[in-house]
Amino acid sequence: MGKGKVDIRDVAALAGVSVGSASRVINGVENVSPETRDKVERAIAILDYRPNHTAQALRSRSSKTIGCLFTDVTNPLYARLFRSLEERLRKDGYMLLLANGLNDAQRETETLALFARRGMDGVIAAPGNETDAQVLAALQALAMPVVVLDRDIAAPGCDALLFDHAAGMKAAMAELFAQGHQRIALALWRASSRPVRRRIEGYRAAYKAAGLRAPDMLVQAASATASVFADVDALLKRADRPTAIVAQGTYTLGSTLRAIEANGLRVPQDISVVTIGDSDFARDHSPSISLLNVDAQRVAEGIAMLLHSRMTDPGQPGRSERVPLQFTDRGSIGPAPRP
Amino acid sequence: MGKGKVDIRDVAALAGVSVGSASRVINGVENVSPETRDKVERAIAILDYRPNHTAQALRSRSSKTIGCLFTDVTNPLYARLFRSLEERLRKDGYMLLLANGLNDAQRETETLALFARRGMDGVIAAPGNETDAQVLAALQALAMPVVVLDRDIAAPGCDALLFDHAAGMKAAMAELFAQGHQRIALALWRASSRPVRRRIEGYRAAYKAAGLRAPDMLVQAASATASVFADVDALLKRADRPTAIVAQGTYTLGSTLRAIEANGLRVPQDISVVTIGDSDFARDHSPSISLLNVDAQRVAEGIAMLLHSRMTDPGQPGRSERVPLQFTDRGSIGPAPRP
DNA sequence: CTGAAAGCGCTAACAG
DNA sequence: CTGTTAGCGCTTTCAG
Repeated sequence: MGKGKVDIRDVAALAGVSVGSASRVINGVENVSPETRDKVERAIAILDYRPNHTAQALRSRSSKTIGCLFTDVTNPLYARLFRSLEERLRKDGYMLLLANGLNDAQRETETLALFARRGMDGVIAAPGNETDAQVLAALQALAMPVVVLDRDIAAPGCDALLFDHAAGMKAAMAELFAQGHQRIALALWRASSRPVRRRIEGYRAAYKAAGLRAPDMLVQAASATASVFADVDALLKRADRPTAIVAQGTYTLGSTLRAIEANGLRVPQDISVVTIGDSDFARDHSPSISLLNVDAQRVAEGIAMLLHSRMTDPGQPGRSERVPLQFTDRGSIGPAPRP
Repeated sequence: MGKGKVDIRDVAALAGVSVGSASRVINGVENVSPETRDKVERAIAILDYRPNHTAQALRSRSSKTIGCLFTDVTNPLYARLFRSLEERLRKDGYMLLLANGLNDAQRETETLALFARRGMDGVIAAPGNETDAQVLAALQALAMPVVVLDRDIAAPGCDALLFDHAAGMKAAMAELFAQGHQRIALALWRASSRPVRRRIEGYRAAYKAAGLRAPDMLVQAASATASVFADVDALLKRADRPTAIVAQGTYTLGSTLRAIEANGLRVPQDISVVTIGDSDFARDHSPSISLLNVDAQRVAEGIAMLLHSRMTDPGQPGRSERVPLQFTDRGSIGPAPRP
């Protein structure tokens, strides 16, 4: 038979009950007699009835949909997060609307407004720009629960899930210090985004905590996809070249490794390497590159918790949840070479 | 003022017109006098009115939403496609619901049913399994336009957008033949998915078309993320080792390059390399690896076209659109070495 | 060109 | 526990 032609009234009629009772059964409400439930369920089965989600959403004021605004799904981190989020939220009956912000404030503002118009039950946002007034205003204007993802945005009533970059960085540095490394380079890109800022902070804090002076070995690529080959190459040609290097992101890591190779150095005998972020390329490398990254499932769990908590108590003050960065040793680090 | 509190009746009241007229203005219907339009627009601006999308969807039977069922967004190809699709469909006012199939037939079936219940205006599906009866049935059962993405699924009334793997493969092979290569290896993974099948077909067809016998140089990894190091290594140690190799996917390419390196061979002097798929790692490699891949924008354009075409004429027979694989020479191929 | 009225399909009061 | 009824906010006939 045709699609969507059968509605709740047909079900009620066939079951010989009122639409109200049919609705109760469909929604698993408590106060329904077993017989009624049975009759309705039978009718549903016979008619192959599927509730119209749009009508449910309009009437119940709940779309069972979460809007995700990520900078770019093409970034493996967001792709992994999305997958975990979908997995987690699907359990609660939610589906996800996904939109890329692409570092375009206007686009992000529009997207947030659309989420509002579409009555999302919640919004998860990682805008590219943390300070754009329009974006901040759009975020504030949202009436539904909002979780800001790893951005330093203090919007009253907004919850945030933050990655603990600094602590992760310090942990990785501690590993390297323990192996006798003192000249550790850090390669990432030039941006004022929270991840970059926090990692540099952690890097410096680690030196300070170790009672050492941070060397002048910070390399910042022009963009996330730019090469740091030249800068790292120059670093490696110095007399006091680094004995270890921490590289954030696939491109940075790739060009770092090429520079190492070009200088005839071996990993980890001559230089230790740690990467931050996604593991695809890093894991497949030889040797496999030790890694600092975030557990997507844990992030999803944290977001689900924040969302749920605010749904049940909308008035509570903004919370922020922290997820650690995990260090995985995979054989690309070794003792610092003797001078 | 509060969110969503102002509705179309408030607008109509303030504008001094009927709800019907307000609606006409909102929807840009033709037959509206300039004055009415003006009054309504003014009222909208004053009240900061935003139409409730859910109510619009229920009444107009159009959700302005497209459901995407991809195998896994973590796959860079799908991530890129999603981005292009969002970009393209956003122009027409659509937002995208994204779900990962994860090669789980039941999950895919459920997702398609949910798309139906939620009244998607269209569905774009790339199921992991092309032959699962449940999935096929769920696909057929959809009342809205469906575009199957690069899968050999012949569902009556379903349109398909297919990548022309075989032709692309032949083009790449032609490049290699032209440089004198005769022993060309192909490394990919073991799967019966359309992409893998078609590429092997193209590989064999290219040899046939060149009047050559295909050598026994087909390497199939256990999975897309498994290493082909051992197999390629063995191949390279043969007296009649390949002078060129085509590798599909980042992992396959990575382990192929390592095997080449381990055998002391240089690219492209000793061996030429072509990769298929995403370019992230390949582009950053030294030398940059020549590539065979699909233009995501073109794919998005094709899908939008198929969707639009079927929306305007639902009765038309199933169509399939082909998108070529483009070959990009980037310096990892050279003349076949003299024996 | 505009207003009035009738729902889209469903849930949530509210009586009973 | 169940039936009845009133809408959710909007679009779309249908008259005028």
